[in-house]
Amino acid sequence: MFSQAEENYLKNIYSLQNEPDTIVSTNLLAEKMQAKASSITDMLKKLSFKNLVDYKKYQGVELTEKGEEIALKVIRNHRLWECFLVDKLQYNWEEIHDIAEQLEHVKSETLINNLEKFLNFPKFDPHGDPIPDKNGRVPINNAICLLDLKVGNVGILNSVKDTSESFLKFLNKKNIALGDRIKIVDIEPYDNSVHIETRTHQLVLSKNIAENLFLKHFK
Amino acid sequence: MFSQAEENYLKNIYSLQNEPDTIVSTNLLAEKMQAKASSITDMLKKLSFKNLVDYKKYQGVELTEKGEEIALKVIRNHRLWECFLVDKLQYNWEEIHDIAEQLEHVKSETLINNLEKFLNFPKFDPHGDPIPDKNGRVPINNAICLLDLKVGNVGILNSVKDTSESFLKFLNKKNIALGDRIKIVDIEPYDNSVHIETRTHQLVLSKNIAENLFLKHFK
DNA sequence: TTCAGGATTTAGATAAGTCTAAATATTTTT
DNA sequence: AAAAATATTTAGACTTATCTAAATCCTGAA
Repeated sequence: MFSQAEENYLKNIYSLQNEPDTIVSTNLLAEKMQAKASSITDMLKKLSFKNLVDYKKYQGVELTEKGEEIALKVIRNHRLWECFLVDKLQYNWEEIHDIAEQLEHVKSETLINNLEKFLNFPKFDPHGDPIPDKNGRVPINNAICLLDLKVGNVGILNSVKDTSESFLKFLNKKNIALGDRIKIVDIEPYDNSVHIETRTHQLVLSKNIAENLFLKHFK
Repeated sequence: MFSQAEENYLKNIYSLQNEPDTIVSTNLLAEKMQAKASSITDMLKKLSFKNLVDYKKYQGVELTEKGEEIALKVIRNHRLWECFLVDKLQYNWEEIHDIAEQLEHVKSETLINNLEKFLNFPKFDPHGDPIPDKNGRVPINNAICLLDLKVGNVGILNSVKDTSESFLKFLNKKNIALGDRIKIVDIEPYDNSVHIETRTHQLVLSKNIAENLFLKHFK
């Protein structure tokens, strides 16, 4: 068994190493985990000793097969619990992150599979993120980032990358939700801001916002 | 907020101090918590400093009002999660203790109240134990221990005190479940063993077993 | 009423996970 | 290619919760 701290490191390394063109450096992980670089170094040594990561001093870190397996289990737990909180306990999508961060570490041979069955085997969580199956296979969704679309493209909002309360509250305020039809009206090359149109309104999104939104079925 | 360790101490002190004629001594707690007496002393000092317990060296410990409030919250969490596991995820009553021990420590302002609503405000958990409400009020059930009944008494099995997997598996094997009608056929004064009869069979229970069974509606 | 044995506490150690500050390695700039 | 800036690691400290071993307190039996 692994500690919550270890599981959190693996989860965060997984998330970073799946960003395009990213090598997971000490400082990058430190920023993501809101911890000091020295703490990161210590833990990487420990995870390396346990063969959960490949780590060479000064050269960044990568998950081993075993490490990725564990990371995927934690992510699976997290996302299934998020489904539970929204589908069964009527939470909104911006309220669930912190609770799921705790629930994801509950240890049991059977619990998460029973929960998955109870929820009817959902494939995506309330933020549109794919839920790994019990063998660690991750559904693909082919969603494309708003930033990578062209003027005139139209699609359905499929998922959000940032799942923090503050970002999701911003989307709520702007009346943007998963499933909304979105059209790219204009792109401002100067600052990469994107002018969009939904069924009900138009608005301009900064690059910072746009890079966290992913569309599907665009044309 | 309190650590899991602190919550576990408060929960166990609560449970012991509600046994009749029991003062909660260091060694008693140590045995209950499977820890060394010196560890108990350390933690009692800490809890005392935080005004969660009244503790004077060599004289045992009692919860303060604040300490009891927290203990009851943890117990409420534990028992509601047990209901969830049995009612929604189809677990058996002997499988849920360890999972609930983890879930009971999840911190959230809203989670447990939403769960309680989802479960339709159950008053008792799958072992027949009362679930404190959000204000810490504990339903009473007036069940009486098998050991305190007389030959000829009849009642319905209402709750079990020992909720360990091994004890519950024993009851399963003997075909005894909550709700069963039980009649006291004979009591052996020599060893306090109790001869009982259910609708389907008769058997003899040692004192050790009998003291963990509680009946209701006896006559 | 003393003293032996049991109960409890103290002292000091350990492990996990974090931090600060200092040292060292790497990368970038000139 | 040396100096400056940045990134990373090391060293040492701290906190929480635990332990072992030794010291101390309490109580009941002689």
